[in-house]
Amino acid sequence: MRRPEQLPTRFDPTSFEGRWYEAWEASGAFTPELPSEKPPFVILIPPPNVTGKLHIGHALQFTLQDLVIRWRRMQGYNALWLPGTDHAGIATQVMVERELAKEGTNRRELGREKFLTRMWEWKAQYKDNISHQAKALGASCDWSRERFTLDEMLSGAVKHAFVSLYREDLIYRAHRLINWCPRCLTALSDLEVVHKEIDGGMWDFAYPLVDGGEVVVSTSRPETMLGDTAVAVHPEDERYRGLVGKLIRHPLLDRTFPVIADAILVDPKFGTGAVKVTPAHDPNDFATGDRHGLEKINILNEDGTINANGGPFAGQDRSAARKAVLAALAEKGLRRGEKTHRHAVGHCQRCDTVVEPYLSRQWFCSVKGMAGRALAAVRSGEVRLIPDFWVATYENWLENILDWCISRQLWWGHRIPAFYCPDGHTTVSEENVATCPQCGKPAEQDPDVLDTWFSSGLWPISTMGWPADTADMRAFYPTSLLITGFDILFFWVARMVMMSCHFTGKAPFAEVHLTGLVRDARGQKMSKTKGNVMDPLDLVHEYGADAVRFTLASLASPGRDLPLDVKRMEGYRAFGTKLWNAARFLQMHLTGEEPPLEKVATSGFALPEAWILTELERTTAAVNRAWERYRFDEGCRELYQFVWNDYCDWYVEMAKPVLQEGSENGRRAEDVRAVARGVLLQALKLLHPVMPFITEEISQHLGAPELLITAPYPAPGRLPEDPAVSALMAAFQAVVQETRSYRHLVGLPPGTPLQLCLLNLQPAWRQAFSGLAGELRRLAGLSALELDPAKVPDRAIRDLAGGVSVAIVLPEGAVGEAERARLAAELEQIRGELGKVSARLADESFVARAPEEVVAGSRQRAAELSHKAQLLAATLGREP
RNA sequence: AGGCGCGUAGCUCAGUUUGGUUAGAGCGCUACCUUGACACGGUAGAGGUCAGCGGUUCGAGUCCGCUCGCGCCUACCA
Repeated sequence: MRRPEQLPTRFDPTSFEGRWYEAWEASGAFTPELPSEKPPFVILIPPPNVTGKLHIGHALQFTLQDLVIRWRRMQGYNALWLPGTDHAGIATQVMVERELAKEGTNRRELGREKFLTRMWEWKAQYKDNISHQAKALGASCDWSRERFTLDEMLSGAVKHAFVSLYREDLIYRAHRLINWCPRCLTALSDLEVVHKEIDGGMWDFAYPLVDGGEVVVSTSRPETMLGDTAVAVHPEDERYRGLVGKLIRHPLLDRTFPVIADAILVDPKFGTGAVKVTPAHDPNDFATGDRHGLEKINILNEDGTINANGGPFAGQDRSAARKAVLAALAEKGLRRGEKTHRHAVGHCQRCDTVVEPYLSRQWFCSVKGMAGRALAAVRSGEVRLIPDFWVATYENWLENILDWCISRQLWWGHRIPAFYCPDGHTTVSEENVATCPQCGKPAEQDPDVLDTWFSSGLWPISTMGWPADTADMRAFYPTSLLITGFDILFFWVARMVMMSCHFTGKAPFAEVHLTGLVRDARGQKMSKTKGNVMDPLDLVHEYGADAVRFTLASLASPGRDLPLDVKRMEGYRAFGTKLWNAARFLQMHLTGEEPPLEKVATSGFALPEAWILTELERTTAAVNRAWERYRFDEGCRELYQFVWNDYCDWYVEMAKPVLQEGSENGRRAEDVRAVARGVLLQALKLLHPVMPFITEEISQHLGAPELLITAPYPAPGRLPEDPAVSALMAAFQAVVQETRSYRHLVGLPPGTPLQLCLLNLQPAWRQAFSGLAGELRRLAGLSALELDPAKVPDRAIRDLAGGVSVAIVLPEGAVGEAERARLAAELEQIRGELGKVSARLADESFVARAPEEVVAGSRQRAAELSHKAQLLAATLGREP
């Protein structure tokens, strides 16, 4: 074996991260075999939008996906993590439009073609940013399969899906009330409207009847009265019985409209019991209009200004028109009151403009049937949501789903494959249509594009080459796991299930892990305006990718948001340093001839070796279990504790007498070296999915025979695990800690040698402890270890540590009043506890009903407490 | 208006599914220590009526009911 190079004294992640990423990529480990005998494990990336840089939420998702894919790859799965990006229609278009606005121009001035050129330039820049950031985090994606939603292959899938759904009558075109953004000048789906609670107004005004008299209505949107075509009352409302059928004269416009009776729209107990009806600008009123054959008068232009139907108000912006209408009503003496009213107002998700219900001709997708299949997929367990409390939310949304408006009046996206001729024929086709097949006249393609989520919904299949029967589709579909944010459960996850099931009959993934939101240290949402955003790349530069990853994985408790505190990241960087230094220490003492762990004898070890192997076995099992349950926090905690508390604090300290001083004392130096190295190497393997860079670096420096990225992941059941060893070591640790504790409590200078006596040891332990005398001396700082009870001086402090009776001989006069008081307090506490335990044991129903082992445990506890009380009492010179 | 989640040490969180007697971690805090892996370190320590009330049980942080706070999602109440 070539003796590996020494690790540098200073731990500097930047010195090796880039090098290892290149090595992994060059090794081909990121690309799965095809064909392969191995079982597949596939993760599809939630494609980041090409709107900008990655944020910390992406870093979280990348970390978790990479953790799982590395773990599965090491376990021997044919692992594929398919990367890609999303064109993100409206979101990206808004970004570029902002840029154009700064240049004093806009997309209409530029024209469709030039604008799209700008869009592609933007995309190229941000796509590069995104893959660069992913690589900096260590993401082991298969870049040879990288996809973009507007790629030719994926666009083909989108066209095919659209045409198929159209032929199945699941896509249709209709003139309906949709959500309209007057800033983006496009229709939006219901999901793209963000409802915000706003303190608005509620205004009452009177409509004069043609025959005299009036009816008072309330509204939160006074300007819509310009489009009113009825006032509705409840048919059984006595107050208005005589009014039904009468005509109202519009006070600001030259037209009349009727009072109607409608039991569905009107709640007689609400407000005045009379409702103004604006069929073109309110969904309820729209339905009412249909029921009563009312005229639907659109009063808005696309940009939110009032159109010619608004008479004298035409040309005014809707907010100005609101004030003007109120003023005009006041002038005519028709205002009847005003109050503040808290209600939800819809805003455009991308530009925050108030959205209007707007009458418009759009394409819709009928999703009820697909929703039923998507519900079944989750209910049957074909798709598992993690955490499972999301199931209720998922079901609730799908059960109440309405048809989906899929056309957008944007330019950046998949153009709708529908072609129209002047005679009004519509041809829907995957191929471009130049002449109408029905009348032969020239046909033109629909200028609109599809909702970006339409293509996202196809991501699981379009990335694999569907509708073609491709090798990828056969090998990797359906996929195994999706890790994404809960905020796109409806937008994306549900739609992928619906569309993938519809087209393939199979759900697109077996499991969906929904992550929480990354927040700042105080739990605040990160936002540019608050100035508390953290750039993942900055964090990688400052703390190293491994620390960023370990922090995010540790915080990822299921279903909870992640409060990200840089203090925590500092702590995990320190963990990396600890690992680094432990490895450096080891390197100083290794010969380079150490056999691998599996070659070392597995029995006949002294306590330290037997114990650390037992702990390693326990940790190996726990970590595998944690990853299986996607308990990233638990796995990280296990690893942290094993490395720091078990390996560094205890094992390395106990190895020092052998490694540094050559005092073997029943332990063979070559065993110690092999175990110390082998255990660390296995810990590095276990840790590799979370901290790929440092583990690879150290592992290679310790002469590992292969790259960790493709090394087999340690499985439980291969190392000896001995409960007797654990118990003995626990006792050993307790004795050491008790001794140290006394020295501190009494205020002796550190390192003051003490004499320790161990009394009444069972024979096996007596032998073990005498074998460990050197380790005990060193760790507890003893001048002498005495195992003969007869030689214990009377003045020794007696106590029970981990089940072992100890007597600690402190220097003459060291035990002052303060210490006596502390011991007395402890004695009181023990007596109190003993009282409780005894009472429980005296309770017949407890003894009769509690399981045997619980009762036995209580008995043992009582015995221990009573023994401890005796020892303390003896120390204090009192009766127990 | 419905639905979901949360409330555990100064701070941020595990533990609650499957009840078991002594509730854990990290950070912060206190004291001591620059000892040949590591001060991004070591050793020892302080710190908790598990939001509140009631119930079930031999036994409740854990199960049930109610109350109070906080957060989020869905929704066409004029």
